[in-house]
Parts: sequence; C-alpha cells; structure tokens
Amino acid sequence: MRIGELSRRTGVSERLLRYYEEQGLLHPYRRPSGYREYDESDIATVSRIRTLLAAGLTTAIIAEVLPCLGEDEKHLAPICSETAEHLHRHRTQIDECIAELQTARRMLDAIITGAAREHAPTTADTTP
Amino acid sequence: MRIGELSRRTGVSERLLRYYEEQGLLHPYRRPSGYREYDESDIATVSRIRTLLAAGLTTAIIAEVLPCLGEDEKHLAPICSETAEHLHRHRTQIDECIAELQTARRMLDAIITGAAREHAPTTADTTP
DNA sequence: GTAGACTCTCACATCAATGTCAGAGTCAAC
DNA sequence: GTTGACTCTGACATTGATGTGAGAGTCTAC
Repeated sequence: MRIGELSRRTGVSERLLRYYEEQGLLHPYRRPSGYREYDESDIATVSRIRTLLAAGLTTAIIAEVLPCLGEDEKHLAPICSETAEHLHRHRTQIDECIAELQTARRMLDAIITGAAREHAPTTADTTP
Repeated sequence: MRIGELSRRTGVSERLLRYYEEQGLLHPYRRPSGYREYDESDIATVSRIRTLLAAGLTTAIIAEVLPCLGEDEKHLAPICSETAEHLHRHRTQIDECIAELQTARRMLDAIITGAAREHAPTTADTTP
C-alpha cells in the first residue's frame, strides 16, 4: 500500500511516516517512480512505534529495539549490551511511573468514593 | 531550602525547577526578597515529576496528577459534583495511561528477555 | 491524453523540555 | 559596608517530535 493508505489505517500523518523512515524505523520499498510501498506488517510496526514513543523512548532507541520485535512477537535480532542496559533502565522508569500512577489512581478512587459515600475507605478495591 | 540546594539534592537544574513552578508543578513560597523557599517534601515531588516526565507524561498532565499523590494520604476536602466529574474523567485518563505504559513495558520485556535468553516466552515473568 | 487525486522532496514553523547567558538584586561572612 | 556566592527575571538557543506549504512529478479513471 502507499503512504496515504497507511496513514489512514494507522491514524499517523504522512509526514510522520516519512519521518520514521528517515529515522530508520520503517523501510518501505520504492517504486521506480519513487513512491513508497508499504506492506501489511508495517501497520503493526507503526503501532509499536507509537506505543514506544508514548512511553518516552526516542526514535533512536526504537530503531535499535524494533528489529527485536519480529512480525509476531518473534524477536530475532539480538541487541547489543549497551542498548539492553538502556532498556533496563527505561523499564525501571516505566515501572516507577506505573506505580506512581496507580497510587494516584487509588487516591482518586478514594476521593471519588468518599465523595459518593461521604467518607473515604483507606484501601479501595478499584480493579475494573 | 533555596533553589540551589534543591537543585543539588535532586540533580535537577535550577532552570528546570523554575520551569516546573511556571507549569504549576511546584509552589515554593517566596521570601520578601523574591527568593524561592522550598521544603523537604519538594524533593520527593521533584523526584515524582522526573519519573512521570521520563515515562512520557507532559507537565500539564503531571500538574493534574500530582495533587493526587499527597504527602500522606490526606484528601479530606469535600468536593463539588463538578469536580467529581472532572476526577472521573481524570481517572479514566490515568487508566488509559497505565494501560499504555503496561503495553510498552511488556514490549520492552519481550525484547530484554529475548536478548537475554535467545528465545522469547509469550508471557514473561519479569517482576524484579 | 488529460484532470484530479496522490506522492515526492525540501524548507520552514511549532511545541515542549531544556540549556545558557546577561544584568540586576540579595545574602552572609568578613 | 564590601565582597563573593547566590538568586531573580527575561531573553534567546536547541533538540526531538510534529505540522504546513510549495513546487514538481506520478497514477488512474475517464
């Protein structure tokens, strides 16, 4: 498919799709005309890129990490230890962030519940 | 303490500490001279800010979330229904954010595990 | 073949998180 | 009361992820 379709199907602007290619995250082949040609798997790749970007990774890191995430969870390429080091640190940060957010969530829960019931339980079970 | 000490103790530049204040994340009181005066709890706050920023949240979001991470679980103030409405929306946002981060975390996990073991289990137990 | 939609490259703009610098005021120790 | 370290505000620069627009080439359906 061409860039317009990929853009529509992923919700990511064409500008960004070109940018991701420039950063080495996507590698569409080119028609003789120069038009980019993407395949179905690129949809999943774009989705992954968005997830990792949203989690605070940079395109540089993602470029190193993406080859480790094969089409369907087959991460074929091994990564250098430096990158692994970085990933470890970032994972820890994400863990901390999740923990913070969960704390915030519990707190909100307590407030909301308390507002509804006129008092706040210390430990609220809020699992959806 | 003044800004220099907080900067040294948190490792965050004075420039950023002022920026965080500008964004509503910190609220030091001011001496008559205009000097900012921080207290001990601001160290923890700055640490939280760094964690949340590193995980991809914006200062705007953090500004809304931070008050929910109170010093010691004191959320006594009763709230109007409009505020409750807001809290509900916010809780949803936090839930989405947590879900996104968990997705990213699983992704990182797969990569790290795959790199370490040369093959990847579908569900990796990576709790430290 | 041609019109309209699509794509190309390239360049400039923006936004958030940062850094850096300048000039002026403040604090503390001597 | 003076000096050196600290702080203030304010302005400009940068970097990474984005948006936007221009001008030229390409595709497709008629």
